[in-house]
Amino acid sequence: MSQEKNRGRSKSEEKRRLIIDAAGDLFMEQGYENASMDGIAKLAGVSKQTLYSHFGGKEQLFSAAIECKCEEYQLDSSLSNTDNNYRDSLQEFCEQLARLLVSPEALQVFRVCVAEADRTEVGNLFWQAGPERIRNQLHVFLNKQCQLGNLVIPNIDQACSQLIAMLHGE
Amino acid sequence: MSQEKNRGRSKSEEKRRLIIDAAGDLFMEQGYENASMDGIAKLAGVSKQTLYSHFGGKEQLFSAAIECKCEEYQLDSSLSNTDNNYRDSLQEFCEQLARLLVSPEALQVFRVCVAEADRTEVGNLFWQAGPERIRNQLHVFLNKQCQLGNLVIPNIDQACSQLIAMLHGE
DNA sequence: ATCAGACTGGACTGTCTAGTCCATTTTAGT
DNA sequence: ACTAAAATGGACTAGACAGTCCAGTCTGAT
Repeated sequence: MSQEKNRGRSKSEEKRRLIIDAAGDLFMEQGYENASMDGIAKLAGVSKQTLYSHFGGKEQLFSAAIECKCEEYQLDSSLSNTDNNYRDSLQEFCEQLARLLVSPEALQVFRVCVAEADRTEVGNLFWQAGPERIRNQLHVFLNKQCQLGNLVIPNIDQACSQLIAMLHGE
Repeated sequence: MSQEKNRGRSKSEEKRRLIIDAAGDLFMEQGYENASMDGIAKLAGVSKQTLYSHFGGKEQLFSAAIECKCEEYQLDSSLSNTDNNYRDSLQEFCEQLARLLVSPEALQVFRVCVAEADRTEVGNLFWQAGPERIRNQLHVFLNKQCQLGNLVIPNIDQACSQLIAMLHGE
């Protein structure tokens, strides 16, 4: 049937991007229910058929769009940078995260995901691709600093929670 | 036409409650879009007509249901109690709020409201009837304690934010 | 030139739902 | 008992939307 995903620069890859982008925009703007497949197809400048042949249906398209958004908003990991002073790394991490947490776009992704959280698997998908991954970065970093003797933290999990909560609050 | 809203204990009042309760349950369980007026009418044990004569339409019913939920979850204000030691009052407030913040029902209200936040006025409605009111209680309390000399807080707004953020985090 | 797979566009089906209409029944105040 | 408001229930309209189907076009590889 379908060969293993078009070699190099086939037409498909182009359309796929167009569709995901359009879907991302519309889903974020109108939510899952209110965004129609016709609307997405139109915005992407693509026929409805193409939508359905690239992604199987609305839910799958939605998942793909969310996954993509989460990657977009990933922090470039200042925490894995070992050159800097650990304080600098940590501060940069905090600043990046704080910026992310108040950015209207990221907030919108959050909203839409929360809305669909218990009707589909999107809740888990989003959580793992987004917040969970960031929290892990922080956890690994703090752990390393403790082993290096730079920090003394009795309960690292708790420390992660507290730091992130503080950034939320601000 | 309609006299000024049934005096005392008319049938209407009963139905109104049935409807609001059913609407609350269904909206919270399925979200705004997925809950149908037919479904609500059925669950309330009431005809669809009655729905439409009590509330004008779906949006208005939704607003009414949200407002009602917010009242349900209001903290009984331990902060206005001046008998206790202020530390006790504050601690009780924190415990109540922490309990509220992790209760599945309240979380559900939050979800559904966030989902609809920028399609309707429900966002504001919820915010004012819920989080904003609680925050105000805290603000007033801290202010009073400062004037009494029990506490010294340079920036009360910030203190409110931090305390609430901490409770969220936990 | 031929052929296959990607794409198009538009028609079509089936389903769901908000909201309306209306004839009939129930309820409550006088 | 009489009356008017409140409620019922079921049929109906009108629009939206997911998903399918299909006839035909475009494009690139052989």
